[in-house]
Amino acid sequence: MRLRRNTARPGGTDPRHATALERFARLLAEKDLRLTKARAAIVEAALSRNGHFPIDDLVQDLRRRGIRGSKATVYRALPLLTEAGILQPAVAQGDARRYEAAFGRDHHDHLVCRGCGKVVEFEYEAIEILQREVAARHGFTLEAHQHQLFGRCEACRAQADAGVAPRRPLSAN
Amino acid sequence: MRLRRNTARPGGTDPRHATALERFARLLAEKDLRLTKARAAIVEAALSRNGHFPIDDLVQDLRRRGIRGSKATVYRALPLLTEAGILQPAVAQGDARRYEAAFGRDHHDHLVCRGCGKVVEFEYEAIEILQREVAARHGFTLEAHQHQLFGRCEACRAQADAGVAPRRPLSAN
DNA sequence: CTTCATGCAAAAGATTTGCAAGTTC
DNA sequence: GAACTTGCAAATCTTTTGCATGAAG
Repeated sequence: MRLRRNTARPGGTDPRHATALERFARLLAEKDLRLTKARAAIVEAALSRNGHFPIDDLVQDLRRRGIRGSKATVYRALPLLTEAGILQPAVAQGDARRYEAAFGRDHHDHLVCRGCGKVVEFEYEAIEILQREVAARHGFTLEAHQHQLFGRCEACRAQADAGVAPRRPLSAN
Repeated sequence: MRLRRNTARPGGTDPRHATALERFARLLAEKDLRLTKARAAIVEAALSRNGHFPIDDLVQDLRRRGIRGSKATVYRALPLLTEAGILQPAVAQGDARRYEAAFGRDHHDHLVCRGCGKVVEFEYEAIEILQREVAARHGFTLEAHQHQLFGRCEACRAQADAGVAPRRPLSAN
């Protein structure tokens, strides 16, 4: 559980974005697909987001940036971004489909409180190592992972002990 | 990675189901809700399923068992089953919303091949222990978890090395 | 220029909700 | 009996598709 570095910069010149775009371009080339303005803008928007986000947020982002983003285009691009390892599906407790950046960030997984919905991010190198071991044992190369722990935070436990029913059953971020 | 015990029985007398029902009843009581036939049947159906399943499968199951199951009723019950810790949301790579039993089964997590969609279940005690440690460190009591590893299986890697584009990009179970 | 990508709008699915009628406590 | 549930159908939301028009290589 070490601290997370933060290399993000405001503009569109984030080196992380550039690298991701390259990677994306490579995937597209392999598939005889084109790196269009729209697709590049989607990568940009995706990497600029923090944490989990619903698909529609990307559509809104594009609109805001002047690109007449179309829902359909975003939906069509998502599987490509995922395959390129730039995005990764993420869900926390029944919410609608969400994604999160999977590239250029340190890994971070989630600990979700079932009582109040609070989400804590964590990183644990030892777990990452064991994951690689599991993958290797099955002949897999590990590319990504998703790991969520569900439980009760201290506050919600105290509340329960006091005989009070917890508030919002589920509404994780 | 030990073997999974299998205590499931065909009929409706599975002791696991009985315990789950009790737990469910307790939750309902707390909330001044009623344990109706429909809700009990949904618990039963949910626990009888193996692995991940789409919501509609539960609806079909009810129909099959003679209960004139209604989609709406199932949808309305799902958050309750989740809160009771009987079901748990599960998604593998962009598929539609799915659930899986979270009660009375040994933990099992998934290793998914991004090339061909193959899914391998795994269990790794060491990881479970570390998870508990992470939760404890943040003051959480761990109730459940979801852990998925994504990568490439041996076959798909060989295929890629041979310069062939992999088949179905994503369609994990 | 040929092929692939985009937008729009329509289609398909998935989930939620209103309400009269049926159940549970 | 009163309060909570259910089913159905209609309303919403989300995601996918068809197709004519606009870019990319």
